[in-house]
Amino acid sequence: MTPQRKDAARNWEHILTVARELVDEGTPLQLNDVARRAGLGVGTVYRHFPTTEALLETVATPCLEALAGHGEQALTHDDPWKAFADFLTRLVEGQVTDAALVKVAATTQDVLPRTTELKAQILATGAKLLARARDAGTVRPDVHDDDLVPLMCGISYATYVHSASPADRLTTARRYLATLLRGLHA
Amino acid sequence: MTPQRKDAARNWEHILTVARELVDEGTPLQLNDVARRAGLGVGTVYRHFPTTEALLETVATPCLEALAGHGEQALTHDDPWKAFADFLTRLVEGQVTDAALVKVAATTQDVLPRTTELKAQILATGAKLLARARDAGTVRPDVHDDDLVPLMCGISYATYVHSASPADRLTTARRYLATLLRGLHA
DNA sequence: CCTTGAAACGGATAGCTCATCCGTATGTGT
DNA sequence: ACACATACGGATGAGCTATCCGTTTCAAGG
Repeated sequence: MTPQRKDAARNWEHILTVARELVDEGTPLQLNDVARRAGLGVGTVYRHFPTTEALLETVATPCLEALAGHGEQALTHDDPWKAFADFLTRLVEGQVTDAALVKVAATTQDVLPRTTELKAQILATGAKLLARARDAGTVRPDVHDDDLVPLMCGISYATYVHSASPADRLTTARRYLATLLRGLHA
Repeated sequence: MTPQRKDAARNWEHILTVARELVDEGTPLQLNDVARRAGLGVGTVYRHFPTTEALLETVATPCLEALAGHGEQALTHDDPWKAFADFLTRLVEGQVTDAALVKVAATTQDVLPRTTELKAQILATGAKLLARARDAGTVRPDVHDDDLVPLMCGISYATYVHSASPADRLTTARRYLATLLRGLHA
């Protein structure tokens, strides 16, 4: 994954850092922009990350991994409903905290295999948690696996429409999710 | 609104028709593109509609007017909860049916005064319906006026993430809205 | 019907962003 | 120290947006 030569590795990290900064400050990710900010040539950036999406996905990867981890952990909880609800909470909290995640989540076609893998894993975990909660009779039976991602994206989107500052976003997102969960509960 | 000279009026209509087609087929609205499709010079299109947003808002206006009308009508219904729920249903159905509406709805800053006015009117009606339903004890007290637009946008967004074809979208949107309404109901 | 000025038209083109390509520089193994 | 591979930089072309102005069309008054 990380390139061989030392300067290349250094630049790779540097590009990623700058990209993270840009994403965090809400600036739309543009590779020429990244290059300028990093004090590197455009070519260098494009060699490391052929497209904006590739860079974005790489930026989002650690966060996706964390979410996948939380999912695994949630599966070990006793209360099926709590496990399910907690997992969804983690997902929306991630999305409203990290702008990279939103964009990656809404995309169907991924550029990096790693992203595809992680998203599939998270989805699978969500499906398991949902099935468990449904079998326990705590979730309405008409909720399907395919609904989880859209609903999470919907909550995040609603949150972004509602509030500008990240602090407000967390509060709002939790409120909206609470409403949704009431609607999902049997 | 419509220009004086006959050729200008004809072109104005024609541009709007082409724009409507482009929006309906999901193509991103680009003024040069509109010009080519309409068999007009770029300048002509830009004179009638200085920006993409202006054209988009003009395309969306009839639909916004219809929604505003439905809102007025809903206010006359007896059952406060039904009136509220029906209005929200109209809103999401509009958004998932008409791509122009989604874009216009999510934008905070409008280009045309007419759009600003209509959106304000729709929001005001929504607020009244919400207040009425809340006073009747049918809506949870922690739902605020500011939440209506974000929630509607969220539902639409979730719907677009979930399903590609317009037919599927209507079904999905209704399902998601039903879930949300259960969550909002006291 | 003809004239005339205003209104509208068309499209060449300037400005901008994105992405590539290749000559130059730098790191690494012998 | 040499040579080769690897990586770097930025000039540059492709594509898109939006403007500007010379030309054309309309319609009101003679």
